[in-house]
Amino acid sequence: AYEPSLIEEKWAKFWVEQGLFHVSTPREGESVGPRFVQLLPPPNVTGRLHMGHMLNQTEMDILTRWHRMRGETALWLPGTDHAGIATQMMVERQLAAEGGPSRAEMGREAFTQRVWCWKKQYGGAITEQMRRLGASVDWSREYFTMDDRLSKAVKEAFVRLWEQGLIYRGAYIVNWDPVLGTAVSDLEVVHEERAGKLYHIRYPLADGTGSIVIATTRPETMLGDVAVAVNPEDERYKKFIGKVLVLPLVGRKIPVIADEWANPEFGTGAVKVTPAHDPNDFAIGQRHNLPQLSIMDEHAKIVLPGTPYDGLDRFVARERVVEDLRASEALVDIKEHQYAIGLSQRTGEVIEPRLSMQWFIKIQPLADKAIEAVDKGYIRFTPENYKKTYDEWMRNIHDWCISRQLWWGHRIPAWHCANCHEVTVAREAPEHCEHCGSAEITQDTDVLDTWFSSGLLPFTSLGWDGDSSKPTADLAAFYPTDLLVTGFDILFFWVARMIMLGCHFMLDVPMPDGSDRTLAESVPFREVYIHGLVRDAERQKMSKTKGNVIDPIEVITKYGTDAVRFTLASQASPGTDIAFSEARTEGYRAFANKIWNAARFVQMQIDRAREAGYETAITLPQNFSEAPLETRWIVGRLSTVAQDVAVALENYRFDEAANAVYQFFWGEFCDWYVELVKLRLDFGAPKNDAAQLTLNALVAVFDAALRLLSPFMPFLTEELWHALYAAIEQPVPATSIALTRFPLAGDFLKDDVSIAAMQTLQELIVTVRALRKDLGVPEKEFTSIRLHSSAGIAKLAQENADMLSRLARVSAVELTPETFTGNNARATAVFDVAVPYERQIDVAAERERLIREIAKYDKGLQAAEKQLNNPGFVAKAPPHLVEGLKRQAAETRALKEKAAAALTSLPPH
RNA sequence: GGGCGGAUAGCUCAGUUGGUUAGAGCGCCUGCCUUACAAGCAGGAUGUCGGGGGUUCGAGUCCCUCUCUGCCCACCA
Repeated sequence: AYEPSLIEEKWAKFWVEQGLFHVSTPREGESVGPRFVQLLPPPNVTGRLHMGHMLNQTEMDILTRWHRMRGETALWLPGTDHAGIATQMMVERQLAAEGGPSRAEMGREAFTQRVWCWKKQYGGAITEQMRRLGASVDWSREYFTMDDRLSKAVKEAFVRLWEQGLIYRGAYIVNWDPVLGTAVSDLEVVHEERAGKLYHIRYPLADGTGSIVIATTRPETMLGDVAVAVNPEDERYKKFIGKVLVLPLVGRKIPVIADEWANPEFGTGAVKVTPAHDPNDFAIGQRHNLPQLSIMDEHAKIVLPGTPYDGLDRFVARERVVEDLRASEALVDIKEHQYAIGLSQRTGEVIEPRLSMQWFIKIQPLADKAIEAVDKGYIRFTPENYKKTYDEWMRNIHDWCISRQLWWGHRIPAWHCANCHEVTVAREAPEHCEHCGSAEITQDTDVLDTWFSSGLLPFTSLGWDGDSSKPTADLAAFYPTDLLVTGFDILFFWVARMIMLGCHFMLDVPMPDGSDRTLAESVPFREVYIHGLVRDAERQKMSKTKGNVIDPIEVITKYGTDAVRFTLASQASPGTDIAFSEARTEGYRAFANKIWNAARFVQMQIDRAREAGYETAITLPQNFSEAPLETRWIVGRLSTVAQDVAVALENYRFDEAANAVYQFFWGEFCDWYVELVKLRLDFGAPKNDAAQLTLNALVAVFDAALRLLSPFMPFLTEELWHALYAAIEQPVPATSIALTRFPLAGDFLKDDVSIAAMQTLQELIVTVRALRKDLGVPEKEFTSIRLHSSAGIAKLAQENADMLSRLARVSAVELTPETFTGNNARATAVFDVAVPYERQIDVAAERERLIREIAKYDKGLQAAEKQLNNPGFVAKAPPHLVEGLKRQAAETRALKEKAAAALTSLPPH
């Protein structure tokens, strides 16, 4: 049996060592011709390969190999992402596990050194895993997002945006992760429905004439309240506007203000205003010029020296505040309240809206172009509905907070002046403040959001250097890339950002001929294919907590890469998730085994031929016009399948493509062609021309089949292809099957007459087999058949008696002019076939079978007649349909009558 | 609160712009070691296409509605 582990490693290594998938940079003026360029969604350098990667890379690889085999310049750019937060967390955990110094104790310099060490030592793990998948990427172009070259490009991009006024720095409310101690973007916050409480708290008027009750979900933030807002239209509160309240527990005097934001329907209609701890309150504060009072530090501990709350964690403080409010009778009520809470995607910690100094990208100008690019069809989404999702998001976009209070990442190229407190943004570390000339400047300590650098990849990976006078050679040749294949989970994180940044930066880079670049030519990719999620066999999302995660490397080890790739491909169609079950993979391992054994069969025939003195130095391609029927048939099928696969792949129907080659190879090549070929391969003396011709054809068809399969199963086909050429003692036409031509429909003779003839023979054979099975006749007692049919079919059957003999196991065909029925006969639309056989059969079973058959015909007949009796159908339906239905109804009627006759001829039970 | 998707055989899924009697793989049943392959060969069974209504000569496919079920987005205290 086939043992994938024995060959896969060998070829994976071979492909990399030979640099087989390397695409060189064209010289100036040199055309690359048709090209297919893809950027690999870079896995995190800390990552381990998961099923999502494998699906993504399998799809990309199938397409890349296919395009390459069509003679296109197929460039697939690999790389890894430095993944700021994830990597920093991982190394911190490692330090903790070792009992070493903490990050803070080490200091920035030593810590980042440590991360680099980690990266050098382990960072290649995921790309090593990729090699096992057979991903035909250009390894010579592998990048890491913190490489010097890319870091320089990131800096360049930042400085430009700054110069263009598209980056600003300011104190705003951001999503703060108190565990990591950094800001995160809106996208990095996940919302979760929680059962919480709505606290009603009474704030008395300073003049003692009354009070207002406010409602809040976060009572601890009252410590930072600076006002209470009511809706100006709210009759209940009109009289309070402008008055002063005394903040309970704190005693601070705060005004009652009127603001539209206060919703009379919600809570009590009065809302406390805490500008430093809530985005809405922040906005209110801006409108009313209120002070911003921060009451928490970067770990969400209360900072209010001299109060009992100082130093308390926010949740502890909440309880304490509620307790104290209750004691002072300010607490009016606590209501159950369902609300959505923001959690940090990374740590799961409750996000604290926090006022802090951050860097932002003014996103609207970028979004406008990104919207236009998709609107005008410069970028197309598959499935199409993602266009709408994209559009919705893009049209409701907020400025992007790009600064992170981390150490691992691209440090922001900005320097702060201790003297004038102005900022100097520069490509190279400046000596002096550009505003006051002071030398007392220090670099900003923040790093950039990881997605900022990955958003630049479509052009930075191709060597973009910010030069606005001409593109680099790679950019000129390979930008825009053709396709991006990715999961929907990073549609906004990554895809949308690439579109915005690509359209923005590349618009400034002229075309290779010096002309201005249009928006259509600035897009980072022309198409986006978004695939589904790989789920477990029960359709559950894979997750560590559920413990249902399938490790691709494990299943690869068990079943072989080709089988796993095929499993994924066979289920991959736009808009559908994949339920990954090992049972299915077992099936495709069997398929690989089938291919392996078919190759053994071919090999054996070549060996036999050689021993018998036949020609085995077979040259390819072969001409099939003189070949026997079955060869002309299989070659015609090859043509059709080649076409079907091409159409399927054009439309990202990996499932259809995979199923087409599977069905062809197993259901037609193995089940029929190989069996029929056995009839011809008689290498006796004197020399048998048919045998020679068939051997040549067998080799040629098998060669084509391997090429057809190779994008899906690169390892196995590579092995067998080399072995095939060795067997026929021919030099391989290329270093690898991956560099040969993919079969095209036009490569093969498509002889419709032979195809139809084969179909009839197949039908006859299947009918005879079923008849024998139904009758329960042992093979040796069933050696001849009677056939009633048209002269053409009769002739076909006689001419191909050897096929019938071999595949239907009957040696004699007796032709009869009469139609017949009976329990030893079967009827199809074009022939009746019977076996002269008198032994007692299972009458009851036969009766049941006939009744079922008649019922089936009846159902069909009724449906057909209903339509034919409908004047509307006859009048309005296309004539060919009406004719077809009439013909079919007649056939069905005839078949039904025969079955009915057979039923009455059954002996009574 | 907004938006998107799914419901077809026991399971996982296909089913083009509506068009003849709805398919595949796995599983299931039966018989076979037929010298490439038992990870195999041959044969077989299996569906009120989620419910209801509508458009049409014709609906799994288009429209409405209901039920169930995923997912994404969201600054209402």
